[in-house]
Amino acid sequence: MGAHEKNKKVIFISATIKDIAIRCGVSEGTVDRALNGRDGIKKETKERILQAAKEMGYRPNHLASCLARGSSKTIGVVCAGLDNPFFSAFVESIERMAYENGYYLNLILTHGSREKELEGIDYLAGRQVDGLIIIPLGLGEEYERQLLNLQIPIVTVYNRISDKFTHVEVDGRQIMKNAVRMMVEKGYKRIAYLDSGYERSVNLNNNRYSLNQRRLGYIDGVEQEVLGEPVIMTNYDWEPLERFLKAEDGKPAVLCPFDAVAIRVLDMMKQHGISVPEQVGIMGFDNIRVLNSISPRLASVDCEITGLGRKAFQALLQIINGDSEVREYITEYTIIEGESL
Amino acid sequence: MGAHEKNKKVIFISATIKDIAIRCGVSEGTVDRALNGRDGIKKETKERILQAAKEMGYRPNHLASCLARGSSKTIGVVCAGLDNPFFSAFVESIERMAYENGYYLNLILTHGSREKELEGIDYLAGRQVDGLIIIPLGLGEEYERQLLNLQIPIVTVYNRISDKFTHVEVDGRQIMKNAVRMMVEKGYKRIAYLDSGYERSVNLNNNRYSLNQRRLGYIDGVEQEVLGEPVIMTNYDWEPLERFLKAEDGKPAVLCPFDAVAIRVLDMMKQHGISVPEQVGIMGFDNIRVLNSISPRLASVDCEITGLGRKAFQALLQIINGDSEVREYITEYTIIEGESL
DNA sequence: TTGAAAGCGGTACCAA
DNA sequence: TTGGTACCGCTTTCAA
Repeated sequence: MGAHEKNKKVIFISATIKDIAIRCGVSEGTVDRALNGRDGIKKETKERILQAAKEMGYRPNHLASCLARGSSKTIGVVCAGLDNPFFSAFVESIERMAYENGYYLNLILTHGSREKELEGIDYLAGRQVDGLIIIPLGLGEEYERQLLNLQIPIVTVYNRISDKFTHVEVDGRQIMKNAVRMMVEKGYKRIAYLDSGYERSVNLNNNRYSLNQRRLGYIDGVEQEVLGEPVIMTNYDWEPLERFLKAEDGKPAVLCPFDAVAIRVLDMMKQHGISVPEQVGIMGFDNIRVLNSISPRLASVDCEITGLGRKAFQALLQIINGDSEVREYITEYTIIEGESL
Repeated sequence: MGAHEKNKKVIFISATIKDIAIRCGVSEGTVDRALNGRDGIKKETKERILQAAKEMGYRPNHLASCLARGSSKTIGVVCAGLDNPFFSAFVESIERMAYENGYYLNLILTHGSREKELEGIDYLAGRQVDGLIIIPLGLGEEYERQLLNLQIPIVTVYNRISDKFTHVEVDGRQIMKNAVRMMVEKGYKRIAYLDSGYERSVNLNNNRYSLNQRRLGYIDGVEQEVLGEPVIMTNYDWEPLERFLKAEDGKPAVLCPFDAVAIRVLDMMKQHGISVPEQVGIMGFDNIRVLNSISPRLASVDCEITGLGRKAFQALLQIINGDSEVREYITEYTIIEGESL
């Protein structure tokens, strides 16, 4: 223990196992046995060492122990950002699971950039994380190969890459189809879909499996309910939306791939003096918490993000513990009818 | 490179510097020079090594390099949770700064538990993080000593611990005082303060420096504007709130220590058919993004969370780079008048 | 320009 | 029950 000279700056370093060993007149191995509760050590020796460790303010160096053991008890989480409450709830639930299981989190935010995603993943692999939970932006064979090369347990969430990776999602396609049916049952005759974010995703050539599934579900629903041609908008322009509303051939509604879009649509309606749900129905997806504070209460789909995060972590843990089977999990959901339909 | 036997499980391990050295018939030191752009190496040798590294799929082991260098290029971030959009925006801005400066993030969520906070900090110290950014729950001499013992650069945010730590905050006291003045100028005669979360914080004996400052600012303001006794409520009971509203001796308003409270109050008003701002004014704090989607647009205080995160990171970097001066930073803010006053 | 070797702090195995 | 020691993969210094 003590002050080491380094670059002319004095840096204090915590006591090491060797320091303790010297002070107690035992070997490093013995100190290790005491500190880490391994057996084959006399009670008194152990107590003496523990006491010394405490006095010297010993703090284990995880880097060193990880290096020696080849496992870091850390998992890497990669997602786009935390601004979307869905992501933050997701990360939070994983953090909680990890903590409960003695793991820690290394978080990488990609801000929608595939390049940063790969860099981040590479970095995490280099940090010897025991596993990776990714909401992937990337896709394609090259990307798949890169991930596979890592030789690290990986669980993908939401955006599926291929059947080579254990995957967790909600069945967006089925859900959207059901949503359309429900809306029709509630009397809506025309349903538009506002697929905001889709174009950007296409431009960046990002993985949009999940977006696609939801969109396909909408199309499935429209077909099944014989509503005519799907009406898909991709931005917040008021004109086309207004045209759609004014068409006067049956009660209209707008279905959205996630809540942020629905909130924005609701706001547009308010600004143009269109009342919800009297003049138009709106439905979102994810049931983010803030919906509880907005009137009218938006219809949405509760995917139990916490459960989804838990599932993802459990699946990862299973792989880490040696299960080499690739599995796909579909998590539960509940449709929230709210007051906007 | 290759497969090592370990616990009867075959684990593939990426090529190491030694593997490359052997394959190229050079020493490990030379490989290091090539890989890390150090000088004193012939161009051809370098190219040959780089080529081999690529072919062998070399991926540096950060743990090992951190251990050897004694620095991890990682900073630890400790905060309560991500459910509050304020926190998630804060973490996100730090992540961004970190990334731009070649650092990575180790995130610990405390979920309001002081115990978990200490555990987390200890863990991060053990991971040899280069520095810590904390929104502390802890307080007191014992806690201060524990942090100091870490001998790690630390920046506290929002909740101040003592003058021993570099600290970043917005001046909640001054801001709240100004807010009260502004409200009075807008014609409000009676202003209540809904200090939700305060009692819980007292019970857990958590650091509530920031909450206190805001509350004190409110009291300062009430005194300065001669509004009589401060009216402080600590939960969402409707009765006392209703009594306050009905007192009929001047236009009432409710000031809240953060937006989540203001949103909730707005919702209560809506449910009881009280119109905002006609019958009561409401003001929050933090200007979280979702306010843009809620009507009426709540008055709030924009603390530029991003700037706050940036400042915190810069301050930390300065300490990491050897500045031993303790500094305190007050960041900018803007009062958003919104439509709720 | 390169090689050799001694660390970094812990872990794990074998011998005593 | 203990000690001794060879790693883990990378960095750094000193010599050649």
